Amino acid sequence: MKEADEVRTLRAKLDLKGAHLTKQRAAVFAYLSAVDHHPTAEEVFLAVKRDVPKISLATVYKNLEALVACHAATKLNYGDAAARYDIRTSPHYHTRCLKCGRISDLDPVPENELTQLIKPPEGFAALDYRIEIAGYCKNCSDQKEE
Amino acid sequence: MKEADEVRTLRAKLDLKGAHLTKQRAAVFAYLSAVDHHPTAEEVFLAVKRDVPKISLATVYKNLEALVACHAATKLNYGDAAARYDIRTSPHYHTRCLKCGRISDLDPVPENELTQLIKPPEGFAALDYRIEIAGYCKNCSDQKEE
DNA sequence: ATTCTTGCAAAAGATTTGCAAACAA
DNA sequence: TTGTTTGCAAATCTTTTGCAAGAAT
Repeated sequence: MKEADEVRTLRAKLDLKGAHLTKQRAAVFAYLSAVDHHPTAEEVFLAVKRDVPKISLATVYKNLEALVACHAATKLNYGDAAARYDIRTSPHYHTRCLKCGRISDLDPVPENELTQLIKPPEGFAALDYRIEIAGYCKNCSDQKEE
Repeated sequence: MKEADEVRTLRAKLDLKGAHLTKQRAAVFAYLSAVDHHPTAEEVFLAVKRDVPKISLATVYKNLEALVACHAATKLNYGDAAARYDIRTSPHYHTRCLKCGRISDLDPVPENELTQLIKPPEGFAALDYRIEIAGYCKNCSDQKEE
């Protein structure tokens, strides 16, 4: 999908919630689309500030939540203190490095095999499987702490 | 295992780290053992205060971390803002209710089938699989939000 | 006796909120 | 024009920390 299409899709998703597409919101979305990992709000803030110097951290938070609300992004609360945001909204899973904190994508897992192996108890209405493998990423594997 | 044995086991685990077994620590451990879900530090604090009225929230946090450090409990960061603590230390997985926030245990998943289905990328040193099914628990399924 | 723990208050980090001015539809 | 968003500062929530007094080994 070329960039113009992505923006059109985003605008449509926002429209459904009566939300506007501002310069700040577009910049947050663009950064989330550009990076290959899943940054914290702080990281997004620092990066986006290069394009929109006057943007505030509160605005970044509000925009990240707006993207989540219109299903243009996903919030990842697994793991450490600061939440992370992910531009992908289709089901997929993550690795998390215990040393550097980086969250990356896992190779796809067949949906049906997964739900067959892992079943919720009677009466629990499952909406979302969340899977994370914690460990040491390639870069950190060498210098890992005790 | 009867209660005296549990305390003996706990004491042994603490000893390995040079940690003491105080009245407060025992109460935190006892509460964690007694409940069938996985409470936040705040919940533990409120509950334990009934037995140890002068206990402080900071002490509860310190004790929960001490239990995690000596492998007498596990910390669950999946999901919402406040971490939750789990007396079980062997690998197992959870359900999380999106309405009431309750974290409960999932039926066991065969370890080998799991690692065969879900594999980390080349070079990633996997230490811990974390799996959560988010959805609505039996109690909340009826009155669930839009 | 020595080391660890408690409880308090203050600090820190992440996130949210209230509000008037600015912007998008 | 109307409703949404921005940026700021203050507030909130969870968790951590420093420290003197008290408890466990």
